Amino acid sequence: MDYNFTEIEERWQKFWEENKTFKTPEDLTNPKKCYVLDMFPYPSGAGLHVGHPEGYTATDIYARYKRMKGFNVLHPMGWDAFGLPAEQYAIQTGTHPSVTTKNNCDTFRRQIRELGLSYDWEKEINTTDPEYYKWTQWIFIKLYNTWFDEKLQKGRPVSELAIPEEIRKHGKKEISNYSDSKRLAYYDNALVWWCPSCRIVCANEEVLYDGSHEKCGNRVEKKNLKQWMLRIPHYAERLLTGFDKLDWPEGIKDMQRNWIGRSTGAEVDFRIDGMKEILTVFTTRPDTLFGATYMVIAPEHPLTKLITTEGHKREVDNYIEAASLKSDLDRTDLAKEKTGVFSGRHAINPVNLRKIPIWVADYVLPGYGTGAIMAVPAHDTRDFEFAEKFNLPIACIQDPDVTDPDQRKRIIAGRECWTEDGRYINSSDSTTGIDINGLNKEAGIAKITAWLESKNLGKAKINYKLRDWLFSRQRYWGEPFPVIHWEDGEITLLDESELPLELPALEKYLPGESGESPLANATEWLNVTDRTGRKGRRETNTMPQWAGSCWYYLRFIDPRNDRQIFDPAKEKYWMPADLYIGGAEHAVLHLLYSRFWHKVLYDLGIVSTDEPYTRLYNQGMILAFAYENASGAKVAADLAEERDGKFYNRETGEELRQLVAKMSKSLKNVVNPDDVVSRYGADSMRLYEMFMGPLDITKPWDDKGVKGVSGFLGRTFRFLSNQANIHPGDEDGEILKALHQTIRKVEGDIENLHFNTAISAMMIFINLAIKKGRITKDSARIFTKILSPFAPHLAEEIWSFLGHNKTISFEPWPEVNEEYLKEEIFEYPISFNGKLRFRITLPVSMEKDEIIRNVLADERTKKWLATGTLSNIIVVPNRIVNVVLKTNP
RNA sequence: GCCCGGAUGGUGGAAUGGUAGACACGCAGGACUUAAAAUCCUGUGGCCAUAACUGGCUGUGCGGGUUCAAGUCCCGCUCCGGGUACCA
Repeated sequence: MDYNFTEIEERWQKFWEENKTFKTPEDLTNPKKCYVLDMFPYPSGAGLHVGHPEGYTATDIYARYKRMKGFNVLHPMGWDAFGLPAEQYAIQTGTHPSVTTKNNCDTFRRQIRELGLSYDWEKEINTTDPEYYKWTQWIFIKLYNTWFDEKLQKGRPVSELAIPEEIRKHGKKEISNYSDSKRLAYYDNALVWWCPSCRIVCANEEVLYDGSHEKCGNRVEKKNLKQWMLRIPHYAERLLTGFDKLDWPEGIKDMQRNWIGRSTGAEVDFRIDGMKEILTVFTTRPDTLFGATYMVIAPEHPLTKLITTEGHKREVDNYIEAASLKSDLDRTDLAKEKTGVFSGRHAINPVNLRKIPIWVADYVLPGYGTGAIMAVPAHDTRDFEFAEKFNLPIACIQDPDVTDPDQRKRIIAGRECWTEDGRYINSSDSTTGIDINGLNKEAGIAKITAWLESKNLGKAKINYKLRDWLFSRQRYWGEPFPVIHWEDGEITLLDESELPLELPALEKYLPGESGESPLANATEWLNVTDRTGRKGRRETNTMPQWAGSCWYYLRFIDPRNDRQIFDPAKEKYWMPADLYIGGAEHAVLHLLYSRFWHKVLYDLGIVSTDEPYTRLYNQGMILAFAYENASGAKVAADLAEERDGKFYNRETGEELRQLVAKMSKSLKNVVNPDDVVSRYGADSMRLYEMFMGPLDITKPWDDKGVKGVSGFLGRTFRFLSNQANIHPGDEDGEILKALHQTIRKVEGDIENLHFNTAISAMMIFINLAIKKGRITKDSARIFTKILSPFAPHLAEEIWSFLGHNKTISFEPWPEVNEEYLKEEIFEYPISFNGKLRFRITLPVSMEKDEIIRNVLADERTKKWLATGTLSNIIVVPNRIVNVVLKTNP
C-alpha cells in the first residue's frame, strides 16, 4: 500500500478534533502532571516559518510521550498578538488591528493544526482579548500596590507599608509621595529612549549598542517624558538566587547574571575641600584608595554645578551642555577618546588626607553606582587612559604578579596599567593609621572596607547594572493602563471591578510626533469626571508587548475563568511549567521580566511557586541556503541547481555562490512549512525538524534532508501496513533485542530532548526489520507506540491496521525488558599501544586472566608482540583490551 | 575588550576517557523499467599496497601536555557564532 500522507493526516487531524483527544484532563488527583509550554508566537502576517515548528514539534513529542507515561498533560497554545506590525498596517490602511490580528491568528492556527501538534485548543488565549488583558491590567494594579521589603526580601501590599513619623508629620501629600517612592510601579519623568521613526519610547533593552532601535534599526534619541516604570532592581538578588534550583542552560543563566550585573564593593565618602558636601563614590576596588589620584563626577550629577569653582564655571557649563546634547550613541562613539574638564575643586582622599582634583567627564555614567568615581589610573584601564590624556598623576600601589621584569618596571613607574592581583606598596599612612602594604587584593579589600566602616567613611555595598524597567509605550495596540490622571495631580487606578478598561475605537492610529499616544485622540474615552466634578484624563500610553507575555503561562491554566485570574487549585496543580521551549532571543528580556512578575505574584500569595519555569531549553535557529550570482544579486533558492559540487541558475545557467544565512525575503531563501507539508506530509516535516541535528544548535535547512526522513516513514508504512510481514509466531531474538534497545534509547533521548538520535535509533530498527522480512504483531505494536510521538498521524493509521479502534495517544509507553538485552558474548577490540589491530569474540562473563590468555594465544598477537617488549595488558571487561608494548629501538 | 558556545567525511550530524564517522543526505555501481521517476540491493574519510581476500599508514581547527588509552580531560593559540559594552 502506498503511503498517502495527505489522506492519512487529514483523517487523523479530523479524528483528534472531533474526539477532543487532547483536551486537558480535569482530574487533579493524578500525582503525575506535566505542563509542557511553548513560547507563544506573535502571529505575523507572513504565517508560520520553519523556525516555529522546531520548538513546537519538540514540545509536542515530549507532551505525547508524557501522556503515554500516564501523566496529565497541559499543552496549550496562544497568541502574543499586541505589537507594532498590526498597528503599522492600521495606520496605512485604516483596518483595525484586531481584524488583522484575527486573520493572522486564523492562519497560524490552521498551520499549527496541520502539523498534528497536540494542543488543547480549548485553552487558546490571545493577549489582545479584553478578557485576557483584563488580568494583565489587574496584575499592573497589584504591582502598583506593592512595595519591596528589603529586610524580608519580599514584596508586600502597600497597605502594610509603615510610614515613618518623620514623613507622617508633613501630612497627606508627603505620605502619598513616600508610598509612591516605594511602589513597584511608579509614574515619573524619565529621560528615555525615543525612536522618532516608530514614534515610540524604547526600553534600554530595546536599544542596540550602536544606538539603533532593535525593531526598526533607526537611531533613537533621548527624550524627557512622563512614563511608567517598574522597580525590577529590587528583585535583583532574588532573580539571581532563583537560578539555583532551575534546570536551565548555563549560558542563559549567565546572560541573565550579566544583565543583572551584580558587583560587590564599597561606597566611600570623600570630603570636598572647602565645602560641607560629601562626594560618595562606588568602587569595587576600595583596596586601591591609595592610588586614587583624582575623582570624576558625571556631568548630570546633582553636585557637579555646585562644586564647580568660579574660574571653571564656563568651561564646566559648556561641557555639561555638550554632554546633554550628545546622544548616548555619541557618548559611546567617542569612547575611544575620553573627554572631560577640571571642576576647579578638590576632594580629600580619606586614607591619606591628600587633596585630589575633581574632574567632570562623561565616561562616568549618571545611572550607575553614585554617578561619581574615585579614579585609580594605575589599576583601572579607563582611568589610565583619561589620566594619560590629561596628564594626571598615576600612582602605582601594587607590585604586580608578573614574570616579565620589564613589564613590572613599567607598571611600578606608572607607565602601564595593572588590574590583576599583586602585593600593595605605598599603601600606608601614619596620620590615618591604615596600612595594607604587603597584602594581596582579597585581603586588602577586606581590611580597607573594615577600616572605612569603623571610621564611618564608607560601607560595603552591592550594586546592580539592572535598571528600572520603562513600562509604557506611545502606542494604540497595547494594553491600556487602568490609570486616571486628575487635574489636581493625583493619580488613581481603576478598581478591579472596572476592568477590563477596553481600547476605544479610533479613526487615526498615528501617534503624535511629540510622544503623544494615539489614544490622546479618543476624546470620549479619554476624559473622565468623578462624583465631585473633578476632571481627569486617562493614561494614554499603553503597556509594552512584554506585558502580556509576562504571565500568559498562568492564564493557560484556567483561561475561561471570568471571576478570577485562575482557580488557585488548578494553579497549584499545574505550576510550575515543567518544560519551556523557545528561541534564545528571549534569553534575557522576556524570561527576566516574567520571572520578576512571577516573584511578585508569589510574594502576594497569588501563585504557589517562586519560579515559573523549572526546565528551560532553547531551540537553535534554522538557517537556509541562499544563492547569489557573480554580481551579488540574490537568486531564489528553488532556482539553484547543483552540478558537480557547483551551483547554477536553472534558468540562465550562470554560476552561483551558495551562502548559509538566516531566512529572509531579501535573500529569497524562506522555506514555507505549507509547501513542505504538501510535498512530504506533516509527519515528515516534524521528523525532519527533529532529525536535522541537536535541538539547541543553529543548523541549515536542506530540502534533501526531508527526503531522507520521508523515505523512512514510507518504508515504515509499507512494511507495517502489509499483513504479509506480520506473523503470529515467536519473535526473532535479534529483532527482540533491537526492539528493546530502541525503546530504551528513544525513551532516554526524549527525556533529554535528543530527538535526532532517537529517530536514528528507530531507523536502525526498521532497517533491521525490513531486512529480516517480518516481525510479530506485538513488536509492530511496540514499535508503533514509540514512533507515535514523532509521527502521530502515521502511528494512528498503523495502530488501526493492527486492530485497534481507539487512539494510540494514551496507550502505555512500552517497558524495556532487560532479559532481551542480555549479551552472551562480546567482541573485544584488541589494541596494541592504543591502536586497534583485531577483534576476538569472548563470553561476557570471562575473567580478566582468561581474557589475557586468549589474547596472548591468538596468532595475530604474535606479530605485534614481535615489534616490542610486552610491558602491560589492560583489560576493561566488555569494553576493550589494550596491550602495552615497549618498542624496540 | 569581557562572558558564553562551537570547530569531526563532499553535506547535516553520531560517539558514559575505551572499536571515530552511528543515522541520513549526496555520490558511484547494480536490479526493476522501452525510458524516467519511485522503489530495492551494494559500496563510500583520505593515502598506499594487493588480481582479489585483505593489509598498512594517516585522520576529529592548530601547538603542547596528562593517560595503558584523548574528538572527549588540562595548558596555550586560530577561526566562526551568540550575548554585552566606559557598569567604576
